[in-house]
Amino acid sequence: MVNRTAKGSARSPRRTDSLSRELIIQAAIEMLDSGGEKALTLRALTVRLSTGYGAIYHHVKDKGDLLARAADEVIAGVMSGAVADTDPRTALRALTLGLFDAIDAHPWVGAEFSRQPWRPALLDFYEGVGRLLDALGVPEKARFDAAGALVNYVLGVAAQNASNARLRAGSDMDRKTFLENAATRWAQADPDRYPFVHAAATQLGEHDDREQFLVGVDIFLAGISTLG
Amino acid sequence: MVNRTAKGSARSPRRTDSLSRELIIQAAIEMLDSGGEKALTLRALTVRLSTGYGAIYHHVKDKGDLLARAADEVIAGVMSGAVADTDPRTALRALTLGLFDAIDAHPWVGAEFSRQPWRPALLDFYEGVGRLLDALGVPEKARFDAAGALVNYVLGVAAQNASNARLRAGSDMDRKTFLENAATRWAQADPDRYPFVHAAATQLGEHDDREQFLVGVDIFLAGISTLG
DNA sequence: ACCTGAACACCGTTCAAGT
DNA sequence: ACCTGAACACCGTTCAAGT
Repeated sequence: MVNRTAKGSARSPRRTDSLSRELIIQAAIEMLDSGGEKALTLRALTVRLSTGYGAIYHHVKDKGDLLARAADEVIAGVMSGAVADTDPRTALRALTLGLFDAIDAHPWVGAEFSRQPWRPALLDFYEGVGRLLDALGVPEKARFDAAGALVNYVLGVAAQNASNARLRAGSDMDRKTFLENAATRWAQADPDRYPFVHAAATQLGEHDDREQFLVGVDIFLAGISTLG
Repeated sequence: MVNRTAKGSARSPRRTDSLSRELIIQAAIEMLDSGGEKALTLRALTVRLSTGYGAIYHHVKDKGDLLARAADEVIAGVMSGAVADTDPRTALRALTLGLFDAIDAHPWVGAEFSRQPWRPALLDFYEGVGRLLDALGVPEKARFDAAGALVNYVLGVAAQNASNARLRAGSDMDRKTFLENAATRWAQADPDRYPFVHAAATQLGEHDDREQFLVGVDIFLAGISTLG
Protein backbone atom coordinates (compact mmCIF):
# COMPACT_ATOMS: atom_id res chain seq x y z
CA MET A 1 0.00 0.00 0.00
CA VAL A 2 3.04 2.30 0.10
CA ASN A 3 5.01 2.81 -3.10
CA ARG A 4 2.09 3.12 -5.50
CA THR A 5 3.44 6.16 -7.30
CA ALA A 6 6.80 4.70 -8.21
CA LYS A 7 5.76 3.06 -11.46
CA GLY A 8 8.37 3.81 -14.07
CA SER A 9 11.28 4.26 -11.69
CA ALA A 10 14.82 2.81 -11.85
CA ARG A 11 13.89 -0.86 -12.10
CA SER A 12 11.32 -2.58 -9.92
CA PRO A 13 9.93 -0.55 -7.02
CA ARG A 14 10.92 -3.18 -4.46
CA ARG A 15 8.40 -3.53 -1.71
CA THR A 16 9.15 -2.05 1.68
CA ASP A 17 7.02 -4.40 3.77
CA SER A 18 8.22 -8.01 3.73
CA LEU A 19 6.37 -10.72 1.89
CA SER A 20 4.48 -13.50 3.63
CA ARG A 21 2.77 -16.69 2.57
CA GLU A 22 -0.59 -15.16 3.46
CA LEU A 23 0.02 -12.17 1.21
CA ILE A 24 0.99 -14.44 -1.67
CA ILE A 25 -2.04 -16.68 -1.23
CA GLN A 26 -4.34 -13.69 -1.00
CA ALA A 27 -2.97 -12.25 -4.22
CA ALA A 28 -3.32 -15.64 -5.91
CA ILE A 29 -6.97 -15.92 -4.84
CA GLU A 30 -7.77 -12.51 -6.26
CA MET A 31 -6.07 -13.33 -9.54
CA LEU A 32 -7.85 -16.67 -9.81
CA ASP A 33 -11.22 -15.11 -9.00
CA SER A 34 -10.92 -12.34 -11.54
CA GLY A 35 -9.14 -14.13 -14.37
CA GLY A 36 -9.61 -17.87 -13.86
CA GLU A 37 -6.98 -20.54 -13.58
CA LYS A 38 -5.01 -19.44 -16.57
CA ALA A 39 -4.56 -15.98 -15.09
CA LEU A 40 -2.38 -17.29 -12.28
CA THR A 41 1.15 -17.38 -13.65
CA LEU A 42 4.29 -16.97 -11.62
CA ARG A 43 5.29 -14.05 -13.80
CA ALA A 44 2.01 -12.21 -13.19
CA LEU A 45 2.32 -12.92 -9.50
CA THR A 46 5.80 -11.38 -9.28
CA VAL A 47 4.54 -8.27 -11.07
CA ARG A 48 1.52 -7.88 -8.84
CA LEU A 49 3.56 -8.32 -5.70
CA SER A 50 6.50 -6.39 -7.19
CA THR A 51 8.93 -9.09 -6.23
CA GLY A 52 10.99 -11.89 -7.80
CA TYR A 53 10.47 -15.60 -8.37
CA GLY A 54 12.73 -16.63 -5.52
CA ALA A 55 10.70 -14.65 -3.03
CA ILE A 56 7.59 -16.62 -3.92
CA TYR A 57 9.34 -20.00 -3.99
CA HIS A 58 10.72 -19.16 -0.58
CA HIS A 59 7.22 -19.09 0.91
CA VAL A 60 5.55 -21.77 -1.17
CA LYS A 61 6.77 -25.11 -2.50
CA ASP A 62 5.59 -24.77 -6.10
CA LYS A 63 2.57 -23.69 -8.11
CA GLY A 64 0.52 -26.76 -7.15
CA ASP A 65 1.14 -26.02 -3.50
CA LEU A 66 0.03 -22.44 -4.01
CA LEU A 67 -3.18 -23.48 -5.77
CA ALA A 68 -4.01 -26.02 -3.09
CA ARG A 69 -3.42 -23.54 -0.28
CA ALA A 70 -5.52 -20.93 -2.04
CA ALA A 71 -8.38 -23.42 -2.36
CA ASP A 72 -8.04 -24.38 1.31
CA GLU A 73 -8.19 -20.73 2.29
CA VAL A 74 -11.39 -20.11 0.36
CA ILE A 75 -13.15 -23.12 1.80
CA ALA A 76 -11.96 -22.62 5.36
CA GLY A 77 -14.44 -19.85 6.06
CA VAL A 78 -17.43 -21.68 4.62
CA MET A 79 -17.59 -24.73 6.84
CA SER A 80 -18.05 -22.81 10.08
CA GLY A 81 -21.73 -21.87 10.39
CA ALA A 82 -23.33 -25.23 9.73
CA VAL A 83 -24.24 -26.91 13.00
CA ALA A 84 -26.47 -29.84 13.66
CA ASP A 85 -29.02 -28.60 16.17
CA THR A 86 -31.74 -28.32 13.55
CA ASP A 87 -33.27 -31.17 11.60
CA PRO A 88 -30.37 -33.22 10.19
CA ARG A 89 -32.01 -33.31 6.77
CA THR A 90 -32.13 -29.52 6.65
CA ALA A 91 -28.61 -29.26 7.99
CA LEU A 92 -27.30 -31.64 5.35
CA ARG A 93 -28.92 -29.61 2.62
CA ALA A 94 -27.43 -26.42 4.07
CA LEU A 95 -23.96 -27.96 4.41
CA THR A 96 -23.79 -29.26 0.84
CA LEU A 97 -25.36 -26.09 -0.50
CA GLY A 98 -22.70 -24.08 1.32
CA LEU A 99 -19.96 -25.95 -0.50
CA PHE A 100 -21.86 -25.64 -3.77
CA ASP A 101 -22.20 -21.89 -3.42
CA ALA A 102 -18.57 -21.41 -2.46
CA ILE A 103 -17.44 -23.34 -5.51
CA ASP A 104 -19.96 -21.56 -7.69
CA ALA A 105 -18.42 -18.27 -6.61
CA HIS A 106 -14.85 -19.60 -7.08
CA PRO A 107 -15.01 -22.22 -9.85
CA TRP A 108 -11.26 -22.91 -9.76
CA VAL A 109 -11.75 -24.22 -6.21
CA GLY A 110 -14.01 -26.93 -7.61
CA ALA A 111 -11.39 -28.03 -10.10
CA GLU A 112 -8.78 -28.12 -7.37
CA PHE A 113 -10.78 -30.24 -4.90
CA SER A 114 -11.95 -32.51 -7.63
CA ARG A 115 -8.25 -33.16 -8.15
CA GLN A 116 -7.42 -33.50 -4.45
CA PRO A 117 -10.45 -34.67 -2.49
CA TRP A 118 -8.37 -35.74 0.50
CA ARG A 119 -7.19 -32.23 1.25
CA PRO A 120 -7.40 -31.44 4.98
CA ALA A 121 -9.67 -28.51 4.18
CA LEU A 122 -12.40 -30.98 3.22
CA LEU A 123 -12.09 -32.80 6.54
CA ASP A 124 -14.66 -30.50 8.09
CA PHE A 125 -17.01 -31.25 5.25
CA TYR A 126 -16.63 -35.02 5.55
CA GLU A 127 -16.99 -34.72 9.30
CA GLY A 128 -20.17 -32.69 8.99
CA VAL A 129 -21.66 -35.13 6.51
CA GLY A 130 -20.69 -38.14 8.62
CA ARG A 131 -22.20 -36.72 11.78
CA LEU A 132 -25.43 -35.74 10.11
CA LEU A 133 -25.74 -39.19 8.58
CA ASP A 134 -25.33 -40.54 12.08
CA ALA A 135 -28.10 -38.22 13.24
CA LEU A 136 -30.25 -39.53 10.39
CA GLY A 137 -29.84 -43.04 11.75
CA VAL A 138 -27.54 -44.42 9.05
CA PRO A 139 -25.76 -47.40 10.62
CA GLU A 140 -22.04 -47.05 11.18
CA LYS A 141 -20.95 -49.51 8.50
CA ALA A 142 -22.96 -47.82 5.74
CA ARG A 143 -22.02 -44.31 6.82
CA PHE A 144 -18.61 -44.32 5.18
CA ASP A 145 -19.89 -45.39 1.78
CA ALA A 146 -22.85 -43.03 1.95
CA ALA A 147 -20.66 -40.08 2.89
CA GLY A 148 -18.26 -40.90 0.10
CA ALA A 149 -21.06 -41.08 -2.43
CA LEU A 150 -22.50 -37.76 -1.33
CA VAL A 151 -19.12 -36.03 -1.42
CA ASN A 152 -18.44 -37.47 -4.85
CA TYR A 153 -21.74 -36.12 -6.06
CA VAL A 154 -21.02 -32.65 -4.74
CA LEU A 155 -17.52 -32.64 -6.23
CA GLY A 156 -18.86 -33.96 -9.53
CA VAL A 157 -21.23 -31.04 -9.77
CA ALA A 158 -18.42 -28.75 -8.66
CA ALA A 159 -16.07 -29.96 -11.39
CA GLN A 160 -18.77 -29.49 -13.97
CA ASN A 161 -19.49 -25.97 -12.78
CA ALA A 162 -15.81 -25.18 -12.93
CA SER A 163 -15.57 -26.43 -16.47
CA ASN A 164 -18.67 -24.55 -17.56
CA ALA A 165 -17.24 -21.38 -16.09
CA ARG A 166 -14.00 -21.98 -17.97
CA LEU A 167 -15.76 -22.54 -21.27
CA ARG A 168 -17.81 -19.44 -20.79
CA ALA A 169 -14.72 -17.40 -19.98
CA GLY A 170 -13.12 -18.65 -23.19
CA SER A 171 -15.88 -17.31 -25.35
CA ASP A 172 -17.68 -14.23 -24.09
CA MET A 173 -21.05 -15.85 -23.41
CA ASP A 174 -23.04 -15.44 -20.29
CA ARG A 175 -24.60 -18.41 -18.56
CA LYS A 176 -27.89 -18.17 -20.38
CA THR A 177 -26.65 -18.20 -23.95
CA PHE A 178 -24.14 -20.88 -22.99
CA LEU A 179 -26.90 -23.19 -21.83
CA GLU A 180 -29.03 -22.31 -24.82
CA ASN A 181 -26.21 -23.36 -27.12
CA ALA A 182 -25.86 -26.70 -25.35
CA ALA A 183 -29.64 -27.12 -25.48
CA THR A 184 -29.68 -26.41 -29.20
CA ARG A 185 -27.09 -29.11 -29.77
CA TRP A 186 -29.14 -31.58 -27.73
CA ALA A 187 -32.27 -30.65 -29.63
CA GLN A 188 -30.47 -31.54 -32.85
CA ALA A 189 -29.98 -35.12 -31.69
CA ASP A 190 -31.87 -37.65 -33.76
CA PRO A 191 -35.30 -38.03 -32.07
CA ASP A 192 -35.48 -41.69 -33.10
CA ARG A 193 -32.13 -42.71 -31.74
CA TYR A 194 -32.05 -40.25 -28.82
CA PRO A 195 -35.65 -39.68 -27.70
CA PHE A 196 -34.71 -38.81 -24.12
CA VAL A 197 -31.89 -36.43 -25.00
CA HIS A 198 -34.05 -34.77 -27.61
CA ALA A 199 -36.93 -34.30 -25.19
CA ALA A 200 -34.64 -33.12 -22.38
CA ALA A 201 -33.13 -30.32 -24.49
CA THR A 202 -35.83 -27.88 -23.40
CA GLN A 203 -35.18 -28.49 -19.72
CA LEU A 204 -31.44 -28.19 -20.27
CA GLY A 205 -31.92 -24.66 -21.57
CA GLU A 206 -34.14 -23.58 -18.72
CA HIS A 207 -32.86 -25.41 -15.67
CA ASP A 208 -31.38 -23.74 -12.61
CA ASP A 209 -28.05 -25.26 -11.50
CA ARG A 210 -28.65 -24.61 -7.85
CA GLU A 211 -32.13 -26.14 -7.83
CA GLN A 212 -31.00 -29.15 -9.79
CA PHE A 213 -28.15 -29.63 -7.36
CA LEU A 214 -30.60 -29.69 -4.47
CA VAL A 215 -32.83 -32.19 -6.25
CA GLY A 216 -29.79 -34.45 -6.45
CA VAL A 217 -29.11 -34.04 -2.75
CA ASP A 218 -32.72 -34.86 -1.98
CA ILE A 219 -32.59 -38.02 -4.10
CA PHE A 220 -29.54 -39.00 -2.11
CA LEU A 221 -31.19 -38.31 1.20
CA ALA A 222 -34.23 -40.30 0.17
CA GLY A 223 -32.00 -43.19 -0.86
CA ILE A 224 -29.91 -42.98 2.27
CA SER A 225 -32.96 -43.22 4.50
CA THR A 226 -33.53 -46.72 3.12
CA LEU A 227 -30.16 -47.75 4.58
CA GLY A 228 -31.47 -47.41 8.13
CA MET B 1 5.52 -50.32 -40.36
CA VAL B 2 8.01 -49.84 -43.20
CA ASN B 3 11.14 -47.84 -42.51
CA ARG B 4 11.92 -49.22 -39.06
CA THR B 5 15.59 -49.73 -39.71
CA ALA B 6 16.36 -46.21 -40.82
CA LYS B 7 17.05 -44.76 -37.40
CA GLY B 8 20.12 -42.61 -37.63
CA SER B 9 19.79 -41.73 -41.27
CA ALA B 10 20.04 -38.35 -43.00
CA ARG B 11 17.38 -36.57 -40.97
CA SER B 12 13.96 -37.97 -40.07
CA PRO B 13 12.88 -41.21 -41.78
CA ARG B 14 9.73 -39.64 -43.22
CA ARG B 15 6.81 -41.98 -43.29
CA THR B 16 5.76 -43.58 -46.54
CA ASP B 17 2.10 -44.14 -45.70
CA SER B 18 0.13 -40.94 -45.26
CA LEU B 19 -1.07 -39.74 -41.90
CA SER B 20 -4.71 -39.71 -40.87
CA ARG B 21 -6.70 -38.34 -38.00
CA GLU B 22 -7.42 -41.89 -36.85
CA LEU B 23 -3.74 -42.74 -36.71
CA ILE B 24 -2.98 -39.63 -34.69
CA ILE B 25 -5.79 -40.28 -32.22
CA GLN B 26 -4.75 -43.90 -31.84
CA ALA B 27 -1.18 -42.88 -31.07
CA ALA B 28 -2.43 -40.28 -28.59
CA ILE B 29 -4.55 -42.85 -26.79
CA GLU B 30 -1.62 -45.22 -26.43
CA MET B 31 0.60 -42.47 -25.09
CA LEU B 32 -2.05 -41.32 -22.63
CA ASP B 33 -2.68 -44.85 -21.44
CA SER B 34 0.94 -45.68 -20.87
CA GLY B 35 2.24 -42.37 -19.58
CA GLY B 36 -0.72 -40.35 -18.35
CA GLU B 37 -1.80 -36.89 -19.42
CA LYS B 38 1.61 -35.35 -19.08
CA ALA B 39 3.07 -37.87 -21.54
CA LEU B 40 1.06 -36.47 -24.43
CA THR B 41 3.10 -33.62 -25.84
CA LEU B 42 3.08 -32.49 -29.43
CA ARG B 43 6.82 -33.04 -29.61
CA ALA B 44 6.53 -36.66 -28.43
CA LEU B 45 3.70 -37.21 -30.88
CA THR B 46 5.75 -35.99 -33.85
CA VAL B 47 8.57 -38.31 -32.82
CA ARG B 48 6.32 -41.34 -32.44
CA LEU B 49 4.63 -40.71 -35.77
CA SER B 50 7.90 -39.59 -37.37
CA THR B 51 6.30 -36.46 -38.74
CA GLY B 52 6.20 -32.70 -38.14
CA TYR B 53 3.94 -30.38 -36.18
CA GLY B 54 2.12 -29.11 -39.23
CA ALA B 55 1.06 -32.61 -40.20
CA ILE B 56 -0.68 -33.05 -36.88
CA TYR B 57 -2.28 -29.61 -36.89
CA HIS B 58 -3.54 -30.37 -40.35
CA HIS B 59 -5.67 -33.24 -39.04
CA VAL B 60 -6.62 -31.85 -35.65
CA LYS B 61 -7.56 -28.37 -34.47
CA ASP B 62 -5.33 -28.21 -31.41
CA LYS B 63 -4.29 -30.25 -28.40
CA GLY B 64 -7.65 -29.86 -26.67
CA ASP B 65 -9.40 -31.15 -29.75
CA LEU B 66 -7.05 -34.13 -29.85
CA LEU B 67 -7.65 -34.97 -26.19
CA ALA B 68 -11.42 -34.71 -26.60
CA ARG B 69 -11.43 -36.91 -29.67
CA ALA B 70 -9.26 -39.47 -27.96
CA ALA B 71 -11.66 -39.59 -25.02
CA ASP B 72 -14.63 -39.93 -27.38
CA GLU B 73 -12.93 -42.80 -29.14
CA VAL B 74 -12.29 -44.71 -25.92
CA ILE B 75 -15.85 -44.32 -24.71
CA ALA B 76 -17.50 -45.05 -28.04
CA GLY B 77 -16.98 -48.78 -27.79
CA VAL B 78 -18.23 -49.05 -24.23
CA MET B 79 -21.79 -47.83 -24.60
CA SER B 80 -22.85 -50.49 -27.09
CA GLY B 81 -23.72 -53.68 -25.18
CA ALA B 82 -26.02 -52.27 -22.53
CA VAL B 83 -29.65 -52.80 -23.55
CA ALA B 84 -32.77 -52.52 -21.52
CA ASP B 85 -34.49 -55.86 -21.93
CA THR B 86 -33.48 -57.02 -18.46
CA ASP B 87 -34.60 -55.46 -15.22
CA PRO B 88 -34.03 -51.67 -15.54
CA ARG B 89 -32.37 -51.59 -12.13
CA THR B 90 -29.82 -54.18 -13.21
CA ALA B 91 -29.35 -52.47 -16.56
CA LEU B 92 -28.71 -49.12 -14.87
CA ARG B 93 -26.10 -50.67 -12.63
CA ALA B 94 -24.44 -52.28 -15.64
CA LEU B 95 -24.51 -49.07 -17.67
CA THR B 96 -22.94 -46.91 -14.97
CA LEU B 97 -20.47 -49.63 -14.07
CA GLY B 98 -19.44 -49.83 -17.71
CA LEU B 99 -18.53 -46.16 -17.71
CA PHE B 100 -16.80 -46.54 -14.36
CA ASP B 101 -14.66 -49.42 -15.60
CA ALA B 102 -13.74 -47.66 -18.82
CA ILE B 103 -12.61 -44.60 -16.91
CA ASP B 104 -10.83 -46.74 -14.35
CA ALA B 105 -8.84 -48.30 -17.18
CA HIS B 106 -8.19 -44.89 -18.80
CA PRO B 107 -8.12 -42.31 -15.98
CA TRP B 108 -7.38 -39.41 -18.33
CA VAL B 109 -10.77 -40.00 -19.94
CA GLY B 110 -12.39 -39.23 -16.61
CA ALA B 111 -10.57 -35.94 -16.33
CA GLU B 112 -11.57 -35.04 -19.86
CA PHE B 113 -15.29 -35.75 -19.47
CA SER B 114 -15.37 -34.09 -16.11
CA ARG B 115 -14.19 -31.03 -18.05
CA GLN B 116 -16.60 -31.49 -20.95
CA PRO B 117 -19.72 -33.34 -19.84
CA TRP B 118 -21.71 -32.24 -22.88
CA ARG B 119 -19.51 -34.06 -25.34
CA PRO B 120 -21.54 -35.97 -27.95
CA ALA B 121 -19.84 -39.18 -26.87
CA LEU B 122 -21.77 -39.00 -23.59
CA LEU B 123 -25.09 -38.66 -25.42
CA ASP B 124 -25.47 -42.44 -25.50
CA PHE B 125 -24.87 -42.54 -21.79
CA TYR B 126 -27.44 -39.84 -21.02
CA GLU B 127 -29.86 -41.53 -23.37
CA GLY B 128 -29.41 -44.90 -21.71
CA VAL B 129 -29.87 -43.42 -18.25
CA GLY B 130 -32.94 -41.45 -19.32
CA ARG B 131 -34.63 -44.44 -20.89
CA LEU B 132 -33.96 -46.69 -17.93
CA LEU B 133 -35.32 -44.06 -15.56
CA ASP B 134 -38.42 -44.05 -17.72
CA ALA B 135 -38.61 -47.82 -17.43
CA LEU B 136 -38.30 -47.43 -13.66
CA GLY B 137 -41.38 -45.25 -13.66
CA VAL B 138 -39.73 -41.90 -12.94
CA PRO B 139 -42.13 -39.23 -14.21
CA GLU B 140 -40.97 -37.19 -17.17
CA LYS B 141 -40.47 -33.92 -15.33
CA ALA B 142 -38.21 -35.49 -12.71
CA ARG B 143 -36.27 -37.59 -15.20
CA PHE B 144 -34.02 -34.77 -16.37
CA ASP B 145 -32.91 -33.77 -12.88
CA ALA B 146 -32.47 -37.38 -11.82
CA ALA B 147 -30.39 -38.23 -14.88
CA GLY B 148 -28.25 -35.15 -14.34
CA ALA B 149 -27.64 -36.06 -10.73
CA LEU B 150 -26.65 -39.61 -11.59
CA VAL B 151 -24.30 -38.50 -14.36
CA ASN B 152 -22.73 -35.96 -12.03
CA TYR B 153 -22.17 -38.65 -9.47
CA VAL B 154 -20.50 -40.96 -11.98
CA LEU B 155 -18.31 -38.16 -13.31
CA GLY B 156 -17.44 -37.06 -9.78
CA VAL B 157 -16.16 -40.53 -8.99
CA ALA B 158 -14.41 -40.57 -12.36
CA ALA B 159 -12.60 -37.31 -11.71
CA GLN B 160 -11.49 -38.55 -8.33
CA ASN B 161 -10.20 -41.80 -9.81
CA ALA B 162 -8.31 -39.85 -12.43
CA SER B 163 -6.70 -37.66 -9.80
CA ASN B 164 -5.80 -40.63 -7.64
CA ALA B 165 -4.18 -42.31 -10.61
CA ARG B 166 -2.20 -39.15 -11.32
CA LEU B 167 -1.00 -38.84 -7.74
CA ARG B 168 0.04 -42.47 -7.72
CA ALA B 169 1.89 -42.07 -11.00
CA GLY B 170 3.77 -39.13 -9.52
CA SER B 171 5.15 -41.13 -6.67
CA ASP B 172 5.73 -44.82 -7.33
CA MET B 173 3.05 -46.16 -5.00
CA ASP B 174 0.56 -48.80 -5.87
CA ARG B 175 -3.10 -48.38 -5.01
CA LYS B 176 -2.84 -50.12 -1.68
CA THR B 177 -0.03 -48.09 -0.12
CA PHE B 178 -1.61 -44.94 -1.56
CA LEU B 179 -4.85 -45.60 0.28
CA GLU B 180 -3.01 -46.62 3.40
CA ASN B 181 -1.20 -43.28 3.41
CA ALA B 182 -4.48 -41.40 3.10
CA ALA B 183 -5.96 -43.58 5.83
CA THR B 184 -3.02 -42.84 8.11
CA ARG B 185 -3.55 -39.13 7.66
CA TRP B 186 -7.25 -39.50 8.47
CA ALA B 187 -6.42 -41.57 11.51
CA GLN B 188 -4.25 -38.72 12.77
CA ALA B 189 -7.24 -36.37 12.83
CA ASP B 190 -8.17 -35.24 16.32
CA PRO B 191 -10.73 -37.82 17.58
CA ASP B 192 -12.53 -35.14 19.60
CA ARG B 193 -12.96 -32.67 16.79
CA TYR B 194 -13.26 -35.23 13.99
CA PRO B 195 -14.85 -38.36 15.43
CA PHE B 196 -16.35 -39.50 12.13
CA VAL B 197 -13.22 -38.96 10.05
CA HIS B 198 -11.12 -40.64 12.71
CA ALA B 199 -13.41 -43.66 12.84
CA ALA B 200 -13.72 -43.86 9.04
CA ALA B 201 -9.95 -44.05 8.54
CA THR B 202 -9.98 -47.85 8.81
CA GLN B 203 -12.62 -48.21 6.12
CA LEU B 204 -10.76 -45.75 3.90
CA GLY B 205 -7.73 -48.01 3.93
CA GLU B 206 -9.68 -51.15 3.16
CA HIS B 207 -12.47 -50.08 0.85
CA ASP B 208 -12.91 -51.21 -2.74
CA ASP B 209 -13.51 -48.34 -5.19
CA ARG B 210 -15.73 -50.39 -7.45
CA GLU B 211 -17.93 -51.67 -4.65
CA GLN B 212 -18.22 -48.24 -3.09
CA PHE B 213 -19.20 -46.86 -6.46
CA LEU B 214 -22.01 -49.39 -6.74
CA VAL B 215 -23.24 -48.60 -3.24
CA GLY B 216 -23.57 -45.00 -4.38
CA VAL B 217 -25.53 -46.03 -7.45
CA ASP B 218 -27.82 -48.13 -5.28
CA ILE B 219 -28.44 -45.24 -2.92
CA PHE B 220 -29.39 -43.21 -5.96
CA LEU B 221 -31.70 -45.86 -7.30
CA ALA B 222 -33.38 -46.18 -3.93
CA GLY B 223 -33.84 -42.44 -3.78
CA ILE B 224 -35.07 -42.21 -7.33
CA SER B 225 -37.76 -44.80 -6.73
CA THR B 226 -39.35 -42.37 -4.25
CA LEU B 227 -39.87 -39.92 -7.12
CA GLY B 228 -42.54 -42.14 -8.69
C1' DA C 1 -3.53 -31.36 -50.22
C1' DC C 2 -0.31 -32.72 -47.25
C1' DC C 3 3.68 -32.21 -44.79
C1' DT C 4 8.45 -30.12 -42.72
C1' DG C 5 10.80 -27.93 -38.90
C1' DA C 6 12.77 -23.50 -37.46
C1' DA C 7 10.93 -19.87 -34.86
C1' DC C 8 7.83 -17.62 -31.55
C1' DA C 9 5.64 -16.61 -27.38
C1' DC C 10 4.87 -18.34 -23.66
C1' DC C 11 5.22 -21.54 -19.27
C1' DG C 12 7.28 -23.22 -14.23
C1' DT C 13 11.49 -23.65 -11.85
C1' DT C 14 16.36 -23.05 -10.47
C1' DC C 15 20.23 -20.80 -8.56
C1' DA C 16 24.31 -17.79 -8.15
C1' DA C 17 24.38 -13.53 -6.41
C1' DG C 18 22.90 -9.73 -3.62
C1' DT C 19 21.06 -7.41 1.09
C1' DA D 1 16.70 -15.25 6.34
C1' DC D 2 14.88 -13.17 2.64
C1' DC D 3 14.92 -11.69 -1.84
C1' DT D 4 16.56 -10.61 -7.09
C1' DG D 5 16.24 -11.75 -11.93
C1' DA D 6 18.85 -13.91 -15.67
C1' DA D 7 18.92 -18.42 -17.36
C1' DC D 8 17.19 -23.10 -18.25
C1' DA D 9 14.32 -26.59 -19.90
C1' DC D 10 10.41 -27.17 -21.31
C1' DC D 11 5.49 -26.22 -23.43
C1' DG D 12 1.70 -25.43 -27.63
C1' DT D 13 1.29 -23.12 -31.85
C1' DT D 14 2.39 -20.76 -36.23
C1' DC D 15 3.91 -20.33 -40.83
C1' DA D 16 7.00 -19.78 -44.83
C1' DA D 17 8.69 -23.16 -47.46
C1' DG D 18 8.83 -27.62 -49.61
C1' DT D 19 6.59 -31.92 -52.34
